[in-house]
Amino acid sequence: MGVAERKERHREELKKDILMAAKELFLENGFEATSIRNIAEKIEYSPATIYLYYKDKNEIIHALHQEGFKLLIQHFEVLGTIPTAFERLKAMGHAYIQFALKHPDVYHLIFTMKEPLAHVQECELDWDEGDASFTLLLKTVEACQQEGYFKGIEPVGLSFLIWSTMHGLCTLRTSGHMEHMTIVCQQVQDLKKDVDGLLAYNYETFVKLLERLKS
Amino acid sequence: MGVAERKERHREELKKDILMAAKELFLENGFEATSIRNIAEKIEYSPATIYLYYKDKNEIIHALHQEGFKLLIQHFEVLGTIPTAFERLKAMGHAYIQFALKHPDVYHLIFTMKEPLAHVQECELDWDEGDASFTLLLKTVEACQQEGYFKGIEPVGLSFLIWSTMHGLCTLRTSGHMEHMTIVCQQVQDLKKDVDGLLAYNYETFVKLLERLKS
DNA sequence: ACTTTTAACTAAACACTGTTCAGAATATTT
DNA sequence: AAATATTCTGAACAGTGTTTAGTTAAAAGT
Repeated sequence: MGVAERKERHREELKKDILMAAKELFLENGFEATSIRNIAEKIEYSPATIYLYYKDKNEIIHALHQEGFKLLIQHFEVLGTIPTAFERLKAMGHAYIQFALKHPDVYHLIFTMKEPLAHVQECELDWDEGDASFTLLLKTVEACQQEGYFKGIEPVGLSFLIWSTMHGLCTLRTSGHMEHMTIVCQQVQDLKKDVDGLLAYNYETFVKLLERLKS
Repeated sequence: MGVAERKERHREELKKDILMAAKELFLENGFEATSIRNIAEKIEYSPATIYLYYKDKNEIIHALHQEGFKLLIQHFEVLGTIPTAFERLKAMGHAYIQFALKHPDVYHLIFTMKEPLAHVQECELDWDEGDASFTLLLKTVEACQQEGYFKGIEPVGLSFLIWSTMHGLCTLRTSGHMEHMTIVCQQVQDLKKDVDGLLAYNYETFVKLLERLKS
């Protein structure tokens, strides 16, 4: 009889509802300000119910973590249309920054928080989305080498380094450290009106640097 | 009479005691796990007393923030002995990484947490230590340009970019994202046994990249 | 010396947090 | 209709940052 299936469907539906409520509250009020009790109130259940569907808060974070990565990969979808590898790499960096600026909390969740990745490791889960993103970068870098860029540089190390630079730019931006620099450095103050202008300027500098590595 | 002075001394002493207790607990158990109640217990006072000396937890964080920066600047003291600018820049990067690895919580406090810097801005305080550190980097980059490196690149943007890369490397390391990569990339797995080996390898790649920018 | 004033300190409470568990409510099976 | 299995919740536990009313101790004034 289909009664077990119906119940199973109901269970999965509620599990998704919890995640959606968590996601909305999370994007609305930020991660720090979202509690289990908030989520429970939103779906009109008791806080204890949530623990029947998710082991603990980390499991909810991990689920959101996966969703966040899918969102990042969505931002990379435009890359398929770009013919030359170096232009693709440039667009990838641009998309990465746009993602970090549009969804700072999601960025924080997937790239700076310890808990979600720790959860992946202790539960021996895999991290396909993360691997896929890095592989995409690596393939692009290798394609750039076919175009004459980054000659003689080991591609994995370079990919990691490019990621580090982009990550550094994005986190210094979202943590407010770049905002401080706009006050300090009067020298470049005219180049950028706002903090995102400074970010764009820094990214341009990075691209120029990479362009020099063509020989 | 010196009674007011004595009381003032006593006040300042207790204020320092609070900070020292906070610092110790903080370095011992990490930032997240240190509460006002913990600090109060350590100095054998009531939690409420702490609020007579510090407005709130953010003010304690800010005080520790300043101490943390002094620690970073200490790590840069060796630079004075190094004659050539590019070697100085390399040593600076090395010192930066060593600092981040030795004191991950302090690093987190001064470079990735929002609260301390937000406190600086809302209280209209200045951030001399931070400025001094960036200026040191900028001067080193400019000195490198005198040695023929980074020709035609605007030094402030480049300094910021170098910082971003170093910051990216350090935060990806401390957040556990680099640890994940050691599993993923079998290609470089033989080059580095542990995660700090990978970090060192990535830093070497960065230095090689910078060396190429001499023309 | 005795009272008044001032400063230092604290117990207790407030409004939260994640999490657990015994028991109530509901739905399914016998 | 009774027994069973599932789903859900109220209440509690141990913790968090912070505030306030009230106590204690020290200094100043008379």
